[in-house]
Amino acid sequence: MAGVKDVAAYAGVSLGTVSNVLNRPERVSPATRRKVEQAMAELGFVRNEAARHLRSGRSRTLAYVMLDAANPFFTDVAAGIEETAESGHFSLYMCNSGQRADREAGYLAHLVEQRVQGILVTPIDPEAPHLASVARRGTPVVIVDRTTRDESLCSVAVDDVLGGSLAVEHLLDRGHQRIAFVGGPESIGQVRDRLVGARQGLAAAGAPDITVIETLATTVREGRQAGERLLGLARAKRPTAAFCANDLLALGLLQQVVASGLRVPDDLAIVGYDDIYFAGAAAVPLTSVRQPRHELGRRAAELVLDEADNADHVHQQVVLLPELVARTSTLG
Amino acid sequence: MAGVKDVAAYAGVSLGTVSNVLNRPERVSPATRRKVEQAMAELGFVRNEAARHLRSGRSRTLAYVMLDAANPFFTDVAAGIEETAESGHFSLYMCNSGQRADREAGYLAHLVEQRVQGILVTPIDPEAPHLASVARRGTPVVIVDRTTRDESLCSVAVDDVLGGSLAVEHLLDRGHQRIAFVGGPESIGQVRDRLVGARQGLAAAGAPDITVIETLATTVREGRQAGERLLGLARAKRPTAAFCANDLLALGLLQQVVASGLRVPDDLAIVGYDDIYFAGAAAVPLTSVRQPRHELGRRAAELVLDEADNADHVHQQVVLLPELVARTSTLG
DNA sequence: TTGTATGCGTTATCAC
DNA sequence: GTGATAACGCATACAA
Repeated sequence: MAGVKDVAAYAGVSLGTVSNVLNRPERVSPATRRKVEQAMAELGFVRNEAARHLRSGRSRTLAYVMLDAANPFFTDVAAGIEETAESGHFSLYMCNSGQRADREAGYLAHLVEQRVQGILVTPIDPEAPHLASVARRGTPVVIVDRTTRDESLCSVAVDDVLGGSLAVEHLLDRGHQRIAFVGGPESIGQVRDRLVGARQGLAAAGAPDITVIETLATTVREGRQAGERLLGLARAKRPTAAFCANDLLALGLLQQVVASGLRVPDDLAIVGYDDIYFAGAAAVPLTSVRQPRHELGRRAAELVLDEADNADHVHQQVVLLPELVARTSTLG
Repeated sequence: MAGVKDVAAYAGVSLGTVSNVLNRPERVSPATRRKVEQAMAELGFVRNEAARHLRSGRSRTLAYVMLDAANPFFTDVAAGIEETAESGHFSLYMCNSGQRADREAGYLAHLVEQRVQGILVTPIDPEAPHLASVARRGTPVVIVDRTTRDESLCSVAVDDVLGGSLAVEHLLDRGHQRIAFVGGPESIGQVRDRLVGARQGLAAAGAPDITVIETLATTVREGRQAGERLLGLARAKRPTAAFCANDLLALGLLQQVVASGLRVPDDLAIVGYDDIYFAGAAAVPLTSVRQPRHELGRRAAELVLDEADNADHVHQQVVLLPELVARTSTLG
């Protein structure tokens, strides 16, 4: 593969001139420049980023290590990151940990070795020490969609407690009093926060406490099973509305309810969380709590870039606000 | 940031020894090895991949330039690629062109400069000359989920004509005779092929021709609009079943049908295409033509790796077979 | 405006 | 088993 040296020889100029054409074209006469460009084209010259980067010390790429590429929520966050990256002339590499700690660690290590400008990550465990240790070794790290107690790291997240209250307040407004919460396990901080918010909303309105249908994961399958349990309750005590910890659960619940011949929202109103694309695309469009996904990504990318080239960067824990999107599943 | 040199100084050994600890640990005595490893830990030493790669000429990463990261179909393909990559100890970088030609070109250029081992790409235009030109410049390229006439490139795709026949045969088996095809624009090769297959299936069975409801894109929104048009037809001539060019269209159609108070499959049976996760998760689980997504990714990754390190690699155009997954939307 | 020389951090080859 | 040294491809400071 042709290098600058080959190009120089082919064009009959010196190596330095070729480099100038590449990096400071204004300093070279139009004639030689054309000659060199011609040579590059004919030889199929491609800059060697490794060498260039070794020399200059820094790369023009950011990376996002996502928790689950199959979850549309994260791809939307990635799109937000990409917007910021692109406007700063950075490329974005996405890596998928797929919820596996070993993969997350592997990618992190690889990216640090690559000396990327910054790493955005939605970690499996936001308190895991290896995150801060990456940052300490010199690669800026920003936690996305999770909070961390570690103040040596920036993070951008959304207020889940508020989101929980919004969901419940909406249901109360629609006249529901017996409300179920579908979600779990409680070891997931976000699930916990959404439930806490829901309870706060109920308490503030003096309504009865929520019925918790705990799930083992936040998946469609678990949503279906929660639906079976919910519909198995005696009619008189069965909740008239369900608030699900995310949209996958809500879609599963919806499926189960429809399969049972009941109607949404007449027999059961449903509120989801995340407002993924498929929430609005469901047969009964789902009311959902929307997180500002693009902004989540954009802010995180801005923080990581700031940390990378602003000497007096201060770490921040940004918290964004969710918003309720009302659709047929609660409005009828 | 500490380099091998610093580690050597700190450990009181020479630079070559540090390198040996890193690359051929068996050649160094346990005692010095521990000393060196200790030094590395204390200094927070991280290999510089750029230098390493410059020296060795090759990197351990693959990249997948995807057409649309928000479409779950492609993230599933990516997961298949990742399986193969991982088992070969490669890292996978995913880039999202988001259907934009400039972004695709930008990522391709960046990746070639990075000298990645191979590039997998689902291109906007599989005949675009820049794809082959990347390959000619020395980075193996494999086209994923598209075919190309260019025989200097490998590709892995799925037989869409067969998929179209499968869908229609299933509907004929269920007793449908008046069938609609929802999809478009016909400029998309895959849409065209699926329609061709559908027509072949009908012709083979001596059934009447298909009613084409052409859409401007393969999105949920367009599916809804197609639904309006379909339901606007006089009852007597209205098709009793619809075959959609992809699942997004099918989900939109389903939404419209349900919103109109009609029932699936009683009033209208629906078959989608791709079998994305949300097809099975829909309120009325969708029958769909499944493409072997993981295998698509795996085979493509295998091809790109073979091209990268097998001197007598021969380019291949692999075509995989789709399969029909029957669910409630046609079975009732 | 163009050419020359040096170094980026690592690996590999060869003496020791 | 260990240490010195050249080379990878490029960018830059400086000399011409």
